[in-house]
Amino acid sequence: MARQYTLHRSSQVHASGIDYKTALNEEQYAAVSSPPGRALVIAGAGSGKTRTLTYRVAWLLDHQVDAREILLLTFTNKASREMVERVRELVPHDTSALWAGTFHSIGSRILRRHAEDLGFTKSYSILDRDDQKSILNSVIASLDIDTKQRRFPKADVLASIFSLMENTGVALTEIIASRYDQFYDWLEKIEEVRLGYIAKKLATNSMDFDDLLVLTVRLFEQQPDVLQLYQGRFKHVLVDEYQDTNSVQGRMIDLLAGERNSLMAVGDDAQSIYSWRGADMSLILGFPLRYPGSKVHIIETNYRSVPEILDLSNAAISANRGRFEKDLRSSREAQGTLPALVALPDPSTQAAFVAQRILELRDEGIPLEEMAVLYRAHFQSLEIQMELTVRGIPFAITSGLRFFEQAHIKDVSAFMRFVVNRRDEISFLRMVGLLPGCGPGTAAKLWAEWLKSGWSERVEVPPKWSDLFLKFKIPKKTAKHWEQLCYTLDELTPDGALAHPSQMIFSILEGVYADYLTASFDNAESRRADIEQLSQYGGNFDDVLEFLAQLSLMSSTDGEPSGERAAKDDEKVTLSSIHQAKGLEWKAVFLIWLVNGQFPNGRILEADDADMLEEERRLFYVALTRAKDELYLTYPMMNPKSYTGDIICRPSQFLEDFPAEMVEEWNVGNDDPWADDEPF
DNA sequence: GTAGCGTAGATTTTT
DNA sequence: TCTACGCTAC
Repeated sequence: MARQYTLHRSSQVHASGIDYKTALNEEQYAAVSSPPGRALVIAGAGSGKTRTLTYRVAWLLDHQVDAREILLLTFTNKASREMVERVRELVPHDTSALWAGTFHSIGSRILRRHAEDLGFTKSYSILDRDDQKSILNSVIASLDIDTKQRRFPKADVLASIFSLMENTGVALTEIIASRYDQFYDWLEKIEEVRLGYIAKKLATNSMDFDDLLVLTVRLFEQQPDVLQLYQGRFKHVLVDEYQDTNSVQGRMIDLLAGERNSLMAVGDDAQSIYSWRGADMSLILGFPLRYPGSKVHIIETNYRSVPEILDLSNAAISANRGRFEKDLRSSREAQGTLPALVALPDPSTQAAFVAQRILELRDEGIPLEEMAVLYRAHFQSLEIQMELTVRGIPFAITSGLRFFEQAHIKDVSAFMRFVVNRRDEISFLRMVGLLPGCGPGTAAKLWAEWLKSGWSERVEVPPKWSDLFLKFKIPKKTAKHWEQLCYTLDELTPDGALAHPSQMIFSILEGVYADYLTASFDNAESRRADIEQLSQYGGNFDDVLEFLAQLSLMSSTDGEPSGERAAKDDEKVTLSSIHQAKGLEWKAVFLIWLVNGQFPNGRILEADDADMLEEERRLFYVALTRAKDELYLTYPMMNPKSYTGDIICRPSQFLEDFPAEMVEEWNVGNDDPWADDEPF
């Protein structure tokens, strides 16, 4: 009898040795192996989006694409770091010539090389929100606006308005009319401030975050030869989180892709949650139209969540209208237990429930780092933090406080920024303002004297700072400290050259800043430790420009130096806002404060805007899809400390978007007669 | 002009 | 809870 035998042809062997067909599912493989051209990959939650993108890079390298021809654009620094790391693990190729980073960091890299074409120098400073506010305040002051009679928008609000304008390309009038109606009468003055702000940025050789995108696009549009340079190099452009790109970023991608280059955009329209920052979903929804002949790949197999959780997520998002139809299927077995819906009397009981359940789950074998508590806004985590602290449960929180935005970090970098960019007024004022007896008035006078010296504009290496500065008029009280400052600055530029970043930080700390710390803060010690850590981090850089750019573009949540770093090995529960939880996953997830006015957010309910509510629902969807095995939806029935006076809470309307049978309602009893008492 | 103090006001999400 | 601002005393 003849024996039936099938011969399997060995898959093609690549330099990396990866067998793509085995490593990927069919949907993923189709995207990864797609021929050069335009492709949109719609990758649902938990479907291996990062895997697809990293394997695509590996695939390209395996198919004779030079690493330097690849550009990988991501939304966060963390994402880009992780992807590059994974590619490195995957392939033997040298990937150092590959460009990977956020839109902002890639923009700054390009602008650094061509700054002169736009009226800047390559040592331009990058402004964060705080710096923007200082500039705006000084512009407002110089414009002689009567802010007493009618309320003029605060610098913070103005920054948001201008930013929205830049990122969406919508005219100022329209933005004011639609979102800041109460300032409509100020329109002309606001425009004046805006022009003043732009002028000031140019004068001080500084760019804000938006400029990094806007000016890159302008550079490309005004200088075809520059555009050609980059189009010619980046034959393969890959974009992560495409659903969160805004119109400027979209334009930047279009320009880089040009007529010929390959473009692969990966995203999930259902997870677009950054429209408040200008993200424009129509970019991903309209991709097939904007790139005729493009291929759309849909990846619908979810490897993360059990079917019970995935079904709930699918049901929750289906209330939204503007989206690609897709049907996420779980690859996992049904568990038989449903997500829990837990109503609790008040916020502190909610916290108690979460804490207790965390301990029980740990006893059941789920480690703490596989659990997360998610919420709409950071302040909603307060009771949880207290409760976890009381019970001694360790937790890690990615709070709003960012390492690089803390005052002492910014103080130190002001010194560096000034010696690098001698037109940086903000940094100068900040630096001299640290000296005792030197307030805004004296600082401004010193700046004027500095401008008069002419050295701020001259390109050649300055002589010793001390030679220049010691001639300035200084109040008696400040004289000694001023002298000390001068010698410190001399140390930053030995022989006219820029010192090494960590050396600079050390000089600043020892020269002037240590005294200031002890005099100004009761936690001077820990701040000092932060600065020492910063100095250590500076060791990774030779170039001060590069170091300062990194500082400005990075947030602490990216996992770089943060005070708690040492204790990282400890097992910890994660507390996170939903926005920051995007892309992450845990075995057990608690989603708290599911109350109308909290989530969905009150302002959004007030605005009564269907699109905004849909985005809020996508946020809800993102939260649900973080959970692998266990999901707890909780809400308090009363909120005695409510600012709005709504003491009785209405459960979130999102809970009505799915049938009640998809969750199991838990009735939480109380066996502690003292539980209702206020803590002491 | 500066520094220290008290009060009012506000609390979404981040490169 | 924290921060931004205005007032007052040096």
